[in-house]
Amino acid sequence: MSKTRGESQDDALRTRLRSTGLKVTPIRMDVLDYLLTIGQPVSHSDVQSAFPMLDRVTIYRTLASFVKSGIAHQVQGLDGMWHFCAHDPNASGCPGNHPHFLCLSCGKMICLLDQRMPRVDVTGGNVVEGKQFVAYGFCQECAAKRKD
Amino acid sequence: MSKTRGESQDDALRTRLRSTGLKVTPIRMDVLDYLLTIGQPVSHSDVQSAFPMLDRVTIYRTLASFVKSGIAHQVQGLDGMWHFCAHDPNASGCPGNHPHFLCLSCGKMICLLDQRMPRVDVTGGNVVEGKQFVAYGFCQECAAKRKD
DNA sequence: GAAATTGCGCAACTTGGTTTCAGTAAGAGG
DNA sequence: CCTCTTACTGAAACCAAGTTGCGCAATTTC
Repeated sequence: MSKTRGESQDDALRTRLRSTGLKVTPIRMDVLDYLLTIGQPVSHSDVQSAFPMLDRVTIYRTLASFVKSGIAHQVQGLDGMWHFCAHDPNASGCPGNHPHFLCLSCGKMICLLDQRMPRVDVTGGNVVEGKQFVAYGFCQECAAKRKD
Repeated sequence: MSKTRGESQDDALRTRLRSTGLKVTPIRMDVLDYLLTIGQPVSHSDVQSAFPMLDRVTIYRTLASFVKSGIAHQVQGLDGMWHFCAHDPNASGCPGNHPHFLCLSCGKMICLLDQRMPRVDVTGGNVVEGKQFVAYGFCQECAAKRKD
């Protein structure tokens, strides 16, 4: 597919996929490369825009396989859509356990890696498995545009 | 429609609706009564189940009118669906600015009214308009069922 | 009680996401 | 290098959440 990557980058991607038990395919290479390059949670439609030739279902399945194998995590925005983020295995807080910021205007999501997930006291026998914290508003670019 | 409410309750609902500028209709009375009775965020489909004779679109619009007029607030669950909660105008934290708990098994949502919304530092010129905090897991009933 | 306004039901449409199934490519073993 | 098993991929159909447009009916206001 895309020939814009170098040999060493290809090797890194290949190794990363293989280490999780996933088969190495050109599509997975490309999508993983895309996720890592963006570095922020992207929606399915973002991926679709980046790879218009790919089937919708294939993208869904590719992203799902990443999440299942632990290569990526998913967060949901206020728009109701899942956003996927691949993370360097050595990165600090990126198994997904951190707050996110969502731009209401352009839909861009940003991982707030430096922020701790706040704790919460849930009473009455309810068991907490995890939590999701999304701050929303306007990103730098969109905030600037709205001032005009 | 339903004749299960008393006259005084009807009056309270009527006053509440009229005070926000909304027209008083039987449907709005019923749905508002339902929301207030449940007291926790419910999804559109919950309302639909409670009032099967109502048109889907009417329910969407009714709920939207409540949110717009401030009678209710909406939160999104991890299931991607909006949950609506009407609140007593005198209640403490219920304009929606509090964390929520979502049961992954039965989909029930619970307002954590006693918890403060955690603050978050968003850097880089991004403007925060609001935030949403959802803890998820299993509610008391579902947690008990899973132990079996 | 009539006019202007708003709410309601219906149908059609959009979009995110899933399922099924047949064909094809990846990787293990010879 | 070949082939066999396994899995990935693409196409079509499907489902559910949510929205839009329009004619009709109900509520308010005068």
